[in-house]
Amino acid sequence: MLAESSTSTPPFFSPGHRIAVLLPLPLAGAYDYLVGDHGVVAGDFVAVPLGHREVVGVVWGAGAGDVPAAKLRPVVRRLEARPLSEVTRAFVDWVAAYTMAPAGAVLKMAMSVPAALEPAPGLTAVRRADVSPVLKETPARRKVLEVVGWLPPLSPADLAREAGVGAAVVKGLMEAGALETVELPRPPLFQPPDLTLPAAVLSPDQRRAADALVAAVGGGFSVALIDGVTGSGKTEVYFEAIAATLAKGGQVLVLLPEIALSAQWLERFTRRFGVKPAEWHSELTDARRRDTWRAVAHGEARVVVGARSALFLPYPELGLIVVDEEHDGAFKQEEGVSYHARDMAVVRGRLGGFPVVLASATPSLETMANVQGGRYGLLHLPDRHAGAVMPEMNPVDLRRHPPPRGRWLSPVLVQALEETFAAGEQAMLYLNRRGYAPLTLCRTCGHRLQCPHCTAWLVEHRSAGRLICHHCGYFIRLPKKCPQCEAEDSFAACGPGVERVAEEAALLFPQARMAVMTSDTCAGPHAAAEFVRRVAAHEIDLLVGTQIVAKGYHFPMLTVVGVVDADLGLEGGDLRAGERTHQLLSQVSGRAGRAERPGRVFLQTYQPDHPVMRALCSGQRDGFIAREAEMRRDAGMPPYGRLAALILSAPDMGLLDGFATRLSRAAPHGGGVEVLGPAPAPMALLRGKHRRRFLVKAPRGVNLQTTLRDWLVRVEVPRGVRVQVDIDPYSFF
DNA sequence: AGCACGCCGACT
DNA sequence: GTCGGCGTGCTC
Repeated sequence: MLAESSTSTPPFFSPGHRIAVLLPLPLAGAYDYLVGDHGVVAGDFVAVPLGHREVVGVVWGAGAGDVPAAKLRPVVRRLEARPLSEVTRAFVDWVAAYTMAPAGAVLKMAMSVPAALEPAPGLTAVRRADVSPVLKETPARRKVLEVVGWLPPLSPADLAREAGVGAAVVKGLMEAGALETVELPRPPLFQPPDLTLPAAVLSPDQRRAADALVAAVGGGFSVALIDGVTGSGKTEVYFEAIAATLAKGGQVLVLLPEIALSAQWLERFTRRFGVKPAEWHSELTDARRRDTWRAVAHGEARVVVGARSALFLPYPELGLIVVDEEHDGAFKQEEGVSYHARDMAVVRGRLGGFPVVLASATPSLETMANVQGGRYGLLHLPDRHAGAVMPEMNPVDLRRHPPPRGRWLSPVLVQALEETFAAGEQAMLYLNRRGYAPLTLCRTCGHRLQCPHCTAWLVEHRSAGRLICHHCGYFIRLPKKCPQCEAEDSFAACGPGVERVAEEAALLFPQARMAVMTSDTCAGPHAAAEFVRRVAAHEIDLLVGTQIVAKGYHFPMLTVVGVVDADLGLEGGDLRAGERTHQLLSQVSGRAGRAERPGRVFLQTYQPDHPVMRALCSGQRDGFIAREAEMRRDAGMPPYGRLAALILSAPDMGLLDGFATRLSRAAPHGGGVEVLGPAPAPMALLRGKHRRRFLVKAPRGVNLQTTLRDWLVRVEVPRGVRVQVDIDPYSFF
């Protein structure tokens, strides 16, 4: 029924045969081994000897045979874990080929919890022993033995609680042999979603979109974009596709850009399906991670909501992937294996033969190009649901309405905030800059405090009493004397961060209850959930925050959003600067006035005529996207051309530049391929390593991977230099 | 990724 | 004379 629940039996390899085993290590390929005494199938997890240690890998297929037979060593054992499905294996191979990462490095992401491969130990419970030994009777012991007679086997702790005695009594009885232990199967961690609960009442537009998605479920691979403004009810629409997939026996994966901030999403899911989904993100404890991995592998977890790494869980029956906020840059992994989770979700859907749903209020140009090319379907949700109106957008020209010296809030915005608080409503100030001030310099000599390991200023975090490098985490206390001219107390903080904006707001509105929400003050889902609760309960009047506050929260009493620096992020000539700023600012604007109360948004800018500001203030999103798309097309840039970055890094700058020059001489040309560089990479010095970057631009028809591989084999990489390939790079800083 | 093997400084 | 620093190279 669902394509990924493949019924074909995987290839079997009998004892003595040569097989390829892929190890979760960055080796060039799979290694050959001999099957041991018991035979294995493709996908089996096996422990194999590697040098002096033992490593668990996955049977990838028949051995390649290019290694002398004398070198082959036998598989040590086959693990009990569910074999990795053929689709998952094909996915690992595909991602490796596309990202140019070793397949083992990709497999490692799919084997992120080694402990999950061992069978889950049962629960230890106790019951009355068949033969009761002679033992000293005490009232507590009598009580336990009485209770244990009419209860099912319980854990020792539960039995002690039921009997109202201490744990030592039960322990004593176990040692005396009056109680015996039994292994009970572990109760399931996740309950099946309740499909009998009523769906939300949908508007005609939502109904049409939901019907289209439901019709696609079970019908093989397809991709659909739900394009709808904040509050148009995208979630309710894809919930119906989830329900339909679950009804057909498929598992569902929902990817969110920031799972740590998903408290409200989880609440909505639980209301619709009666149970919590399995969560997958970096905050999970080891035990939770292990149990969740097993539950996914056994098909017990029917719905997983997670960050991009959830894409590599071992689903046996995946039947739908939803990528919410598909435009979000957080889906792009830049470290290690660099991949875009949205694009790889589409690949997994194609390999598994099931639908993929993308959702956004500000779709990426990539996705729009796919819609226009007819590759992705489009489901448009034009209106804010339940009659709420779009917020009123006000550009605030900082040249005409500047804040007082040393302040950052324009009188126009201050007045709006005053009105908001007077009306008993809530406001939000958005500035995508953590800390107090992004730059600290000496007033006497002009020296700027910089990170010794990175090309970056140290950012003052006044609340923490530190200057911190946002790239490597290096920090110092604010020095008394300037390290260059030794002048005392001569430092000046330049520019605002959220802490400084909060300080100004506290001065202007001493009566307002305020909270600062950034990744510093809000680490993990619990802290985020607590912020959300306090704002929703109106314990907060003014929320000051970074990008973190832009995500899909819904606060009915929040009616004013002030963007402190709308121009931030437009500088620097980044390919996606305009697109990204437009997405972020429209997302943060969507926080204003979602219930019956109309919202107002104030964009403080020095460039009110910039296309991004015009698009935001006039609501002409599609015109803006079309214009950006045209510029990209003219420049041969993604999504109309292909782009890859080659990052070279080394502690030794001379060695690095020598290698970069040699690479440059061997650079490919012709066929429309263009190589730019080498240039100092956006972070020319990062964590003590110098970095250089090449950009490779090619027309869509060119195989970038082949081009890059042919180039790289022509130049020997010196020891100590690292070469990283980033296909479809995102961040240029 | 680990882990051993290698070849040069401060200890019993 | 040895213990041990981490550079470099291999693992089917």
